[in-house]
Amino acid sequence: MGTDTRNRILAAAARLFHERGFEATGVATILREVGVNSGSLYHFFPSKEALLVGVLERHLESLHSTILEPAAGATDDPIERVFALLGLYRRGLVITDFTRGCLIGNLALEVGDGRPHVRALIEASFSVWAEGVRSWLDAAGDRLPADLDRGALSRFVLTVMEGAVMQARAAGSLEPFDASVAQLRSYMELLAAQARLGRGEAPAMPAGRETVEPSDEAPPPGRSAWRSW
Amino acid sequence: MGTDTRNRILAAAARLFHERGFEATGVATILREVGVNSGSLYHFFPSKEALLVGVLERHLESLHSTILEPAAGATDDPIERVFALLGLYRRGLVITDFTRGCLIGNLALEVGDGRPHVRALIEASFSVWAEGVRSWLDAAGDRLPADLDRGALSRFVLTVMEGAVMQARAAGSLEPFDASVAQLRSYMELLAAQARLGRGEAPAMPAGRETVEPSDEAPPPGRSAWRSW
DNA sequence: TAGTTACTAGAACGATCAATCAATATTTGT
DNA sequence: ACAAATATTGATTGATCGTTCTAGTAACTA
Repeated sequence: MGTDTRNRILAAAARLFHERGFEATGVATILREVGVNSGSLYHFFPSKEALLVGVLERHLESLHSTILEPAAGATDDPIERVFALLGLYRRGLVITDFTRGCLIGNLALEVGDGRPHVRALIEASFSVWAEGVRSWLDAAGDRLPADLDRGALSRFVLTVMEGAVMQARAAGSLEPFDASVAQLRSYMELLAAQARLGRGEAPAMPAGRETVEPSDEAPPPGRSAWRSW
Repeated sequence: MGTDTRNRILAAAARLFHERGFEATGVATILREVGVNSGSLYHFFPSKEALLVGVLERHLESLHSTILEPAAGATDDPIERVFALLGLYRRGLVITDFTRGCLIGNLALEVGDGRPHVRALIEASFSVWAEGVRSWLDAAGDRLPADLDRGALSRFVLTVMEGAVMQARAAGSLEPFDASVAQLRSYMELLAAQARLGRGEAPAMPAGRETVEPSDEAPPPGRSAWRSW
């Protein structure tokens, strides 16, 4: 069935683009991986760039089901969902031995200007991702300061994730990732303390940053295979 | 003189790798740009990858003089030096019309495993960069909490810079960059407030995050041309 | 001045690149 | 069962890839 071939091409292309990058992945490699000939690929996609667009559209469509919903399913606490989301990327780094990171982040830095259609899809993925985080921040209600710009903070979470993944890959270690996430947690705890102060509650600041080490290995439930983000 | 040719090759390669990426830059393009033949290039560099190593070594050597010292020269306030540093990258985004971002960040995501020599140089650049920030944080003395992990915070500043540059490039806009930097400023102000509290001073929390807009255009002095970071 | 080294010119190499196309097979609709 | 649409094959295209090689020039050493 044609649709099946198309999907297999998209899946292989997504994995290879993720792992090696767009330029470094040859069409021949994709064809070999899928076990199909060039005519088939060019029947569905008029060019390699169109294939990239297909990969990004597919990623955008599945962002909720493969990333945001799993993170939301990990806990009911809206703020902890943010860190569950970061935990997904952390696990991805471990499972892939730091070879992939974030597909969208990789492509964002690889495809510069030119290819405006591609860049628009990358930005769209970023927006959907951040909007998901924003919905959790909104759900946190008065646990965060009333005057906090929740949109900006959700974008900041994305900023931290991408920067942390980048450093972890460069170092081949979780240490920079965990350190960055710990800083983000510290920030959000300070915001929560500020919110309590604003509500006239106990003025206690959170205790010192005791660097909560994430439970290494044996990640929570849902040990699903590493997917495409 | 041979050294001059070598330098011109390195300069052109650095700019092209920065702008288009390593894989997307052909050796022929570099040769055309420098106005030299392949024999010259391969006289100095045994391979394209060795040329990349040369670019990274050169970048690492000049990190202090081209980035850290200019940021330190912008202000005497150690904490403001952090934001002056971020301002340099902000200006770079504008000057290059979002076509480059951070060379090291770009390469960090492009060259995965394999090429361990390259990855080590990337990590070295990250370390030097963060160490520079850490020296400023140390100089801030008791304006930051005594128990703060200044090494982790300096890494966090790098995390925020890289993530913010990535989003700005994807969006083709300074907005995500400015928003992320504003969040970082908010975090550091909360840390400063916590430090004051720890010293038994006025318990006042910083005012609401009024989103200080950075002075657009007309950047401070030293309008040096956009270099290689 | 002869010899050696450092550097550059430029053609050429095989490999791989993305992409094309006519021919063939398969599925679908009637 | 037949025709039309869809899907796939696989050889082939010209361009470009990184790299090699020989020849030759320039600069320093003895």
